[in-house]
Amino acid sequence: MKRYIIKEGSGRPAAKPFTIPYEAALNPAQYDAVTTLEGPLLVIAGAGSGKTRTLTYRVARLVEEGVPPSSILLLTFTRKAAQEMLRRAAGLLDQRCEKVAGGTFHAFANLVLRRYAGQIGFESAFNILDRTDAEDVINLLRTGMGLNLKDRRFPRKRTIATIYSRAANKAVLIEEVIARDYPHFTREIPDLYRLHEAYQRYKRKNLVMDYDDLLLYFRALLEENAELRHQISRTYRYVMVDEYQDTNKIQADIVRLLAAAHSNVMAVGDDSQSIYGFRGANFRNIMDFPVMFPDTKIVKLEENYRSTQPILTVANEIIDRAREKHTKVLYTRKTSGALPVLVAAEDERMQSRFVSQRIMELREEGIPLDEMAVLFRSSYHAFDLEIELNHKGIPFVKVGGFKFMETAHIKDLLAHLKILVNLNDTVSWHRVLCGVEGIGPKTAQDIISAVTKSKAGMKGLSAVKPGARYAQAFERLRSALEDADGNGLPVEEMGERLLEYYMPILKQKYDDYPKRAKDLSQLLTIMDRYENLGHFLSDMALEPPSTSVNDVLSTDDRDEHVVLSTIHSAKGLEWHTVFIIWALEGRFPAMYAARSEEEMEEELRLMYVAATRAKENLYFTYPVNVYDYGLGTVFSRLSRFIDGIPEEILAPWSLVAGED
DNA sequence: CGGGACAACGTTTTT
DNA sequence: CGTTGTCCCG
Repeated sequence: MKRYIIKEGSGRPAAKPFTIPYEAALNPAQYDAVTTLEGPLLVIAGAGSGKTRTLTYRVARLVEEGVPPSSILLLTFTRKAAQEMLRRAAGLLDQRCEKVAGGTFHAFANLVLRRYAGQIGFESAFNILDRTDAEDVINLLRTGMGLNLKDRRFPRKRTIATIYSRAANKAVLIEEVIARDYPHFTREIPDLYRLHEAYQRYKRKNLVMDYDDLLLYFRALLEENAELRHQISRTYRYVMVDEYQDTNKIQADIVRLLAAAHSNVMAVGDDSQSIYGFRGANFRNIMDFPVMFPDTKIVKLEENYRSTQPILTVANEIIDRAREKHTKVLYTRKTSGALPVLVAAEDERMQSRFVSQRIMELREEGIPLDEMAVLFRSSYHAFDLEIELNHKGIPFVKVGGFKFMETAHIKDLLAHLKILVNLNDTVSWHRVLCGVEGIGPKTAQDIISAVTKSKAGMKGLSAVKPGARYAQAFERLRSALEDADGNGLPVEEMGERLLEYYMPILKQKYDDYPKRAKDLSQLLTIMDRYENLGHFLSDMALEPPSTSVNDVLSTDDRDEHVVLSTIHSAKGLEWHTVFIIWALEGRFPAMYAARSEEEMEEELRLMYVAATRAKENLYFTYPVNVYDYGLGTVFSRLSRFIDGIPEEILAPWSLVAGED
């Protein structure tokens, strides 16, 4: 096999002039990473150390060296991150950079699997089960197996899905997950295994994959088919992986296999910022990278360009408390700046008021709203603040937590579309049929069997003899589906037909249907951008619109707004001013984290990630009095991650009551 | 068998 | 607080 080795004097035109001034634009470590193009490379990139910049320049460099963009693969945590980097690279160099293949592991796996599904006994028209779909399947199967009889305390569908997914992502046995995290379900292990087998069978038979399957099948494809592995590996001769600390075992395997033909892999990550352990991510992947690729060159980026020294000092103080020692020390040249502040508010209302007032004051001082963010551990922590911001008329977007795509009405409409792509998608059928007045689980099951048996595709619906109670409604469904299914309508039009059908159901089901109807027409606008229904559906599963319903409605991206975000969704981002709310025991760290030391360590890293998002101003706030369901109002305790930080580096503020 | 009404539960982060 | 499970009536 032909090998490409690009070295000084290897036949390439030497001393090629570059249009981009790499050396001037980058610090020595960054420059080193950007110009090391061949062989395994591990970049340990501290928070704010110009990781994105480095990746961006490296893409540009590769392209400028003459590497075809289509042979570069950039794996990132979100598609947005990849697009942003490629857009910037294109800005540095030219449009060619936009042609680089980029996206998430899941999206890339999806892409490859669509093409080679046949190799693993699948068809390429598989549908993707999102988390709730997967739970629905499990629920259906569980009921079918009689595992929900009431004398048992069998885990809920959500728990079951979590157990299966954790086992897959951590590459351990189901019984190990149960022993570790759910010992009280030990006696259900045999049934959980039986159910798991049924679940696997179901997915295969009905041509659906859940998120984990995408990775597992992709890995299997690469592992078992040497020829294909080399073909793919040769196609993507330069692989870059961002956020490597948040990859799991399966993803690490995939990286190894993708690099089989060339070992040109660059992994970028920061062990202090590993926050996806619950998803099977293991920051030790970073340490293992040099083991996986023995000739790995390691570059550390330790100069922070984002934050002032006072902010960095507090951040370092936080991460210093980690049990696991980390690989680098950050420093900055921005030596001056305001001290981070710790604000004790009387209660949640006061906390919200403080944040919103401070936002308005800073706005007065000329800080744009989009340079401010409020971060929190869990989505619901922001509810009260959302009310307050609405009240004061401060525009905001909320990122993370509640999913637009997971609202019932969106899922309903998508289910109708999914069966157009994959008739075997029983859960979607189930959802669609149960929406028909007069059809319940039992009748739905009968109809699905009849359609499947007829083997006539959508026409099989005509073979069903509906009961009198629901005949009329059923006929409406039948004609809508056949209409939408019929000869090559544009994607958006299929949606329109089905929405027309669904609208009366929506009105009947929900009192707030006007709002939901707006969501659905919003969805149609998104559909309009697609030529292929399957693409639309997999995108909705893999890269759904990330913001909440309210925001999807206001499409003015240019409007200035404060960002409210979970810390997980704030990864990689930065703002002039950052508020971290609910910095108290039980919330942050979350109560559940007390279960194990690893989880507590991850909470600590989460706090570190939050703090290092700030460029100039950093506020920690917490309410002193907290309302607890059972106990009424109780005193809170400051988060252990913040408690004990000296006043010289974290200024305590007390709030003075004033008029609102 | 479908569907509505009510009780109970547990409550994170995301592809 | 909203979802999930259960019960009972039509």
